[in-house]
Amino acid sequence: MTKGTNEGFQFEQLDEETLFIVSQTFKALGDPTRIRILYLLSQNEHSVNDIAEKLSLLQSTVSHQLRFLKNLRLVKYRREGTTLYYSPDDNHVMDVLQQTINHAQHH
Amino acid sequence: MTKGTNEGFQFEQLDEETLFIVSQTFKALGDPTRIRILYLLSQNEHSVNDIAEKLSLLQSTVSHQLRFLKNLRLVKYRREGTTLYYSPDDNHVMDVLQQTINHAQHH
DNA sequence: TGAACATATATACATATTTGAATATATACT
DNA sequence: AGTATATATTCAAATATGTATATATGTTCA
Repeated sequence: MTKGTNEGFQFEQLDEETLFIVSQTFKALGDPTRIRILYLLSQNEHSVNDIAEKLSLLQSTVSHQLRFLKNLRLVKYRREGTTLYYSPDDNHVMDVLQQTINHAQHH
Repeated sequence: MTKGTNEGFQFEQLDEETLFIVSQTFKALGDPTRIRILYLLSQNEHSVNDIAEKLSLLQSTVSHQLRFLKNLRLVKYRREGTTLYYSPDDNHVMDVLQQTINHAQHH
């Protein structure tokens, strides 16, 4: 609560940190390229080049977006030689994505 | 399917329309101002001026964002004289928002 | 060590988004 | 009609975002 005195019912306000996390999370899901990447990863782990090939994107673009997703801990990777295999790292967000895809598809 | 011949397992691709709807939906939730508005509306219907006051926003800003949300059918309104009372109009999206807020708050 | 490969980063640029100020529209009331 | 109130719209400015090109970093293996 930011105000010292309240009269009657007081609406709950979202604190700054929650607001930031939530908006960042949705921002991550608010771009078609990142959705395609996450959706692909939801089916199987993929290397950066694999993603670029399958989705017809530049390697640079994929790497860029993966960094974005990695910063939010939405994806993780394991290394095998020079290759990085990316996979989802946040079940809740993947659930939300899948739910919303289903919702959109069933009109 | 973009390629003519496939070997082995084929990943499902998201069709353009689904991709558009899903990304638009998340884009709507990807802005702190719109989250605050939706969160306020989730607790009770509010007029434009009420929203502006409670969230310390300009009337113009609120109206802009409400139009955005209205276009996506995330909010609706009822009129009472010259006053428009806005409220949520998409249970699924409100669920997703609430879920993600909870998730963010519980660390 | 150096070549080959996979990934990451930097820069630049175009586009999209958000906000704010001013103005317009709509409704109610006298 | 005119006035007051609530909301919407228009337009400009600042900011954020996404992508392409080029370059750099890092890893493996001969």
